[in-house]
Amino acid sequence: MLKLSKKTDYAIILLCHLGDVDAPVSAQEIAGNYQLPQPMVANILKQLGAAGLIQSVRGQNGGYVLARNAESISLSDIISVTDNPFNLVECAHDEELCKVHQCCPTRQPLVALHRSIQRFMEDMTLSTIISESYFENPDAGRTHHETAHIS
Amino acid sequence: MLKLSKKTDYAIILLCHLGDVDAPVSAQEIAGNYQLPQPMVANILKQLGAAGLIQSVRGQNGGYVLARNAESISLSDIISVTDNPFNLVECAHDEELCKVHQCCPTRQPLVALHRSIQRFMEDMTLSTIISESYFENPDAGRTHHETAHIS
DNA sequence: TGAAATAGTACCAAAACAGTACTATATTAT
DNA sequence: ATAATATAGTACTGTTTTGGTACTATTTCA
Repeated sequence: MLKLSKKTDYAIILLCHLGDVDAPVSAQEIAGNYQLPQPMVANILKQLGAAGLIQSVRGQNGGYVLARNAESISLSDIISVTDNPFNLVECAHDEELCKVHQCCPTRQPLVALHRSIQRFMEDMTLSTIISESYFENPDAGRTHHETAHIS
Repeated sequence: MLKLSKKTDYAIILLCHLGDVDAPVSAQEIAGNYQLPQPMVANILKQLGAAGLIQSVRGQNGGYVLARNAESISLSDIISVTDNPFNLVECAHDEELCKVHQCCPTRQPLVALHRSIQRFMEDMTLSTIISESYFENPDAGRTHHETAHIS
């Protein structure tokens, strides 16, 4: 249906929060802060930790911090953890059924769209997301970042 | 999961076929030609017909033809028929939960991505898809169309 | 030693997807 | 006329994905 999963949606929120704080933040704290289901937040943080995007601090007063700086974490990195590997259409790398007849009409244009989205997601870093997130007014927050990769 | 449904995938194939032929083409004919499940093809054609993208010719020797020329049918038109209305994230037009706290970090960047994809799909016409579909070799088929809207 | 936190799974209900089936109606060829 | 072929409309179903929960174990600090 061409939409992001809630997991991805939440993951971005969590990472943005971690990107703003230095001390470890617990799952409970974030869940309460954004009114998200606590067990889900905990699960997503576990996954992000396992993927190496964030580091965990166990024990009391523990929590999570970013494992790298926000500039080096891309939207693509996040999505590849919380969603399945990005494939606009399966046959994009399959080519089985397609080759039966002359040529599958969908391949070329959809692969182009796929690459366009992929590139956008790779160029969109967590730091960009954070810096843009503080402007409620669309005009107030407009920087060179926002339109950098929109054709 | 950020992927297109099979229905959309098939719809593009069907429309490309119709764009290449003048006489009405039946669901059976297309299904056989591309080895797609016949009932599904029939259903999708019905939907495309109801949406006004194609015209139906009933009775023996009947089938479907494009209702407008291929230049005026966009990928966005197709997807809006075969997928739910395109929404990268629900809250893109909701803003309820988001406003509880300062500002939802996801809105700005995801809306930007949304618009980028939307624009690509609006600019990508069926005629472009058809003209690109006949080149198996990525280099051979490269025209100004292919990279027109990739940032 | 107990409270608070992560680690690792395993589980479940609801929704979406992919595909099928059935009845009715229209058109054409014979 | 009527049989064949086609669309029209709609309802149904099994499977997968999604969104969310639960439970046990382990680590750390007060």
